[in-house]
Amino acid sequence: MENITIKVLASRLNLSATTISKALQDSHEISEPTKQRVRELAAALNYTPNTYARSLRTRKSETIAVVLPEIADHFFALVINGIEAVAREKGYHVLIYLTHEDYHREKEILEYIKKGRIDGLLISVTKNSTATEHIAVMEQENIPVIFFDRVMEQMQLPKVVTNDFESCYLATQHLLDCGCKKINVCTISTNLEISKQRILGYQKAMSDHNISIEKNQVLICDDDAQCYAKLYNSLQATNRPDGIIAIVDKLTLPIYLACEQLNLKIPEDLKVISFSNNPTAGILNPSLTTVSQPAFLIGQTAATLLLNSLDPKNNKVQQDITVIPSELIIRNSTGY
Amino acid sequence: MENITIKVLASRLNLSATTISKALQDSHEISEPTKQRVRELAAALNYTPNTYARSLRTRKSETIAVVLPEIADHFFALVINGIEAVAREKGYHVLIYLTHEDYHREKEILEYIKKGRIDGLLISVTKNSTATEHIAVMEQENIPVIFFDRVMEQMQLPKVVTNDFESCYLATQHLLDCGCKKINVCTISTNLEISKQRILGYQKAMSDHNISIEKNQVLICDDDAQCYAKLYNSLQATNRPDGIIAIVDKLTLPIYLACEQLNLKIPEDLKVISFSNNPTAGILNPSLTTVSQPAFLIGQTAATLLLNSLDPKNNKVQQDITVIPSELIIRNSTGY
DNA sequence: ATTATTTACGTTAACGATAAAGTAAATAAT
DNA sequence: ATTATTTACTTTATCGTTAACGTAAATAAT
Repeated sequence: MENITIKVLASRLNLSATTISKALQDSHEISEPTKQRVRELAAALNYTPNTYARSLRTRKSETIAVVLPEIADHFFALVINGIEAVAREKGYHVLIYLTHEDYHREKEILEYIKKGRIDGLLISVTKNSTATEHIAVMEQENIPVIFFDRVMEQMQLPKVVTNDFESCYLATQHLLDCGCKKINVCTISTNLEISKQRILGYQKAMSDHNISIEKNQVLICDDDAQCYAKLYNSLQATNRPDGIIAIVDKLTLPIYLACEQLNLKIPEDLKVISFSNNPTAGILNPSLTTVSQPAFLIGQTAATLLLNSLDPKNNKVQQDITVIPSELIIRNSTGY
Repeated sequence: MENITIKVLASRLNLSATTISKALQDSHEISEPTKQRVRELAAALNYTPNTYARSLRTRKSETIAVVLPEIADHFFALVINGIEAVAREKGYHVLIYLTHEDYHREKEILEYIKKGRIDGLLISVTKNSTATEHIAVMEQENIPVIFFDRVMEQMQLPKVVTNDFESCYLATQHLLDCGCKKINVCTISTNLEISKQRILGYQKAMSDHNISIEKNQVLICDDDAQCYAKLYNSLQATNRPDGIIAIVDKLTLPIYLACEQLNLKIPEDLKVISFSNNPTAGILNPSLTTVSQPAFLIGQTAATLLLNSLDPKNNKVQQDITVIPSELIIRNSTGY
């Protein structure tokens, strides 16, 4: 079957290729009757422009990339939903790359996509990302970058985040209100800005209540394999906490499992709050009090910012931070 | 900053563009010393080939598309994980498109990507997809298509699925073994092949035990808004079931919520099994017996089949069905 | 010693589109 | 009536790469 290109349309209509191109772009340079004829033939022959030829010429690909640690996590899945919704509406395509928390992989991916393939990048870095050069490279290639959730605060780029400090402050406050005397916090990293902010919020709430914190009350589960054991140990100790905050969703499961194993009752023996967007939070045993992050909105916002910055009409690059607040949803894991 | 193209390398090294191209592709036509020089300069100038120029010429994009109903669903998220893993390993890029169960959108998406943009397509159709033309179009454009999970059985294309019939047979069997007398099944569609197969498995198990099924024992929750109400009604009826099978994960939540509302105890009053990959199944109240689908493996397998079919070395197009079995994981929602 | 083959490149054209610049005819301005 | 402008196109060049074909020199074959 013959490949339908702009040239085929041109020769069939006795017009030049350029005229076809302009007609299909509804250029004012082309008369209405001609546009009609072109559109009709294009439809009849089921013509679709060749993406690559167009992108080569225009240096635009109408494609953005999303680089993020994980997709099998409700938070990130919802973010992608938000991104995809905006992208589709504006006619953009979305490439997905997963880092699986591997900084080296993140670097590789950016190297891999920097040239020509994408018009813009949305990224949530790995918990091990400290260097910034691999992201700076994107700027050199004139590819706008926007951070979401896991940002690199030292980079002067737009960021879309939730109110990490404040929401963890409120979570801690809630545990204290529920009568907790000793609250631990459990994180996957001390490097990530979101972790730092959430831990700071926790610390501030504690100090505002004149409660001192020991070092080991911030439990660092940066190694998946040892995470359960660490939690188990901290919960079986004689000086175990009576409240715990998991600053990411994936820590919920080991906490619940450890409690079951240790015969600790939630919320009687231990009150639990997780940063989580998992819809099953409400039917856990017991139902889980969560800090619910505006994941969809974060995705939508980040994508909108990016696509706006790609639109030549509004080229004002905003380097500011957009903060979208999280919501504390109180359920049974922190009392009744 | 000057754009580093193959021509720049050529002029700096006093070679032709073609030689550079061949050298970078490690062609046997180029001498080793020349290759060295080319590679060194390319590295020094941080040269990356322009994707679009290359794709235009070679008619390959090293990009595949994944079209699926939803991403905020652990099953699909894991499938994507599997796909992405294989794609990265083989140097392919992955575009994601979400249909949100909208057939019209699915059609639009395929129209949108059919020309040149992708080398192959992995698709899991919406619950409303019955027409096949939009997928047949892909074949006309010589884009290989592979179905995963939600297949169109009437199309002669490779499919990767789990053992839907059998696993639902076994789930039903398990409920019967646990003493259930009246088992309902709850589905999101009667159109989807996976639904049909699962329901058939259920029906076969029932008839093998000489238990007749009334029509309303197959509950069709094809409308999200009415799903909860439908489930609630069926569970409050005097002739309510004592066992229920949810053939997709998203039905778990309304079932649990309805039981809570109606004060029905799981598993005493109602035994529940869901097709689910949600890791929280183990910490639900009570923990949920699941048919756990090999989601990651399905993704991996589908991607591997697709990428193999794109490799000119093995152009044998396999049109067969690959079946990867699910696993019944017994937990507390079906007894102890 | 002559011809055939291989090696290591180069030249030209093309992938399919669009940008930039050009042009003939029609219309408007003076 | 002459010049300026607008309309509706066309011509040419180019995006960056690679396929197809060409070729001079070196090597091998006869």
